[in-house]
Amino acid sequence: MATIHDVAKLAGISRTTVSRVLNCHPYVAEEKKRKILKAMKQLNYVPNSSAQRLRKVKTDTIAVFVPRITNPFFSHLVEVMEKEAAKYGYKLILCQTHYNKEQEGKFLDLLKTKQVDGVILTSIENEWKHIKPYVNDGPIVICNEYDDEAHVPSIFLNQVEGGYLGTKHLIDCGYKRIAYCAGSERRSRLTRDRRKGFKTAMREAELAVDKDWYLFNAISIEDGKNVFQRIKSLKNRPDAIFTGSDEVAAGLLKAAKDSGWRVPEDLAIIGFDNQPLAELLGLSTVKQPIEDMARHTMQEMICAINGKVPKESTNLSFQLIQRSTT
Amino acid sequence: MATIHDVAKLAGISRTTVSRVLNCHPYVAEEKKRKILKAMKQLNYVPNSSAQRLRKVKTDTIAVFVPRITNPFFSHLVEVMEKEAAKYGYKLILCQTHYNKEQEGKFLDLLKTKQVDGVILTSIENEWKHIKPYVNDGPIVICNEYDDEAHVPSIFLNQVEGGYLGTKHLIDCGYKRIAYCAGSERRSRLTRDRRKGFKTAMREAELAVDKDWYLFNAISIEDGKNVFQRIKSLKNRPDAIFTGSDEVAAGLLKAAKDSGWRVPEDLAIIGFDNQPLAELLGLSTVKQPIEDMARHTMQEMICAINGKVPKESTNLSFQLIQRSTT
DNA sequence: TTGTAAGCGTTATCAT
DNA sequence: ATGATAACGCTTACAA
Repeated sequence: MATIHDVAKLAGISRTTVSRVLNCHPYVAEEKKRKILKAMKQLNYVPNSSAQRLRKVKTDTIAVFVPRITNPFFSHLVEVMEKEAAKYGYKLILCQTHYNKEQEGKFLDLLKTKQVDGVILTSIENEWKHIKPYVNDGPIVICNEYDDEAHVPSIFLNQVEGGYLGTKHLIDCGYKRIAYCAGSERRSRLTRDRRKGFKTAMREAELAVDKDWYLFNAISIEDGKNVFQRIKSLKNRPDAIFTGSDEVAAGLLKAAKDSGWRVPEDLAIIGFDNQPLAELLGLSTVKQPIEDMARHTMQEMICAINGKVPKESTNLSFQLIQRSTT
Repeated sequence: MATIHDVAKLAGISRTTVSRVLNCHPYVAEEKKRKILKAMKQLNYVPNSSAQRLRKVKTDTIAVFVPRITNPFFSHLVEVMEKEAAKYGYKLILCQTHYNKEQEGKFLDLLKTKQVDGVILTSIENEWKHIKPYVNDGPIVICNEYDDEAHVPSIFLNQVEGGYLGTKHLIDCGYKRIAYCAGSERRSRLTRDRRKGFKTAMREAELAVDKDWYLFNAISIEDGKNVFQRIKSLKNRPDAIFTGSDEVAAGLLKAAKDSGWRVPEDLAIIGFDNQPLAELLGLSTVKQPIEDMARHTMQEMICAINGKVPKESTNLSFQLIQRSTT
């Protein structure tokens, strides 16, 4: 493989000048520039990026953390991020945490070992105090999730509002016995806030919530099916259910129909995200502006890498989409 | 940031020996090793990976090319690949070609500039002669797609068989007027082969195919809806349709139901892949062993990186899954 | 406008 | 078993 040295020799010019051409420095005589470019082509030269990284302390690479890329919400986020990153010459390293603290920790070391210029977190597994030390090694930007203690750029949605919007819709449709279903609340402020929105809407409408109507730890389609079984087994059944994801809503819908229930007559269902399957199934849902979030996030990240002081937080809005399940 | 030099100084031992500890060389006295480890901890030392890359000519990074990560088929593939790669200490760079030759070309340069140890192609946009030169820069492994001219490790399914299996199922169900719907055939041998399987099955059953029943360039849910409109507008309508993806089948199914058609009575539909939405919609489909493909591919790649001579091709099998649309 | 030379942090070679 | 030294390929003061 040809090096900058070979190019310099062939062109009869110093390495320095070759490097200048490579980096588009001013003050290079046109004629020499041409000669160098010619030599490069002739030798099929490409700069060795490992050497550039070492010298420039810059990788042009960003790590994106997601739980699992097969979750459509996250794959959509990543799709847009990668596209946006590529626009600015950045590459993306995909890091799947599988909802696991240790995995997340290992991937964070990419920052310390200078393998990436920055890290984007779309989900957070560890407590912030464990993540905090890494901010000294490079910028961390949070997208989708948020943490009060994390004073880093955060692009997120006000989930209180999202929870309120979905619940209010069910209430406006006339449902009075509304169940609430979400993922884990252990670590995530996101789900806690969404529930806060739910409660606010219910309180405003002076509707009571049976404690059996709170259903947690539901993330997948399969979980949605299980949630239906739990509802079916209740003596005091809800007439509508708010779910934290379209997957869960889809599983719930499938199981309900398989059991001969009519939706929304026997049970109204609202999802969250507005994924393609929501449209296919005619699922009412709360739409999140995924593309905007992804784009904003990547822009903040690139600003941060370039040392510009970014805004600490950006807040986007939801949109309600009614279909046939409410 | 502490360097190997700092560690050596603090421990009162040479850089060489520190490096030996780092790389688990034999012949390091236990006592010195302890001292070094202690110094590392004390300084919070981590090796600079850029320097290691330059010196070792090894990145521990693999690029994976997909058209778009939001396509569930590809995100599933990538999910398993990333997991498998992480097991062996490799990172994945996500490269979305967006079905674009130039994009693919740009990403291939990652190999030439030594940013990755190898490239996995799950779709191929350029002709092989344009890709071939890159094999000198590092291993290329093909997954899912295949190309007769590409003599590199290829992990794929015999799509002739897949096309045959799905079509035969429709025939066995008693359908006689079967349409065929697929993505672009321009560049991809995959879709050409699948159609070959379709034709074989039809010929064996002595069934004729109206030329209006061949529908191409369908990839997305939206495309599936359009395909339905085209079918609806035909005078000579099919009674069943073979589609090249669950997305297309899903769109078709949705549009058909929205138009008041009964499935499978008015039109039988079979998809391809067995994605989660196939189960949700009760879609019959031809299942591809995605996880096996992904795992095999990553293993072949890691072998290739380590200089082991890999098999040229690996061939896996399909499975038919009947649900309620046939 | 150009070139010389030092150095980025690591590891491999060769002595000892 | 350990250490001195020379690379790896590039960029950047500094000097000219």
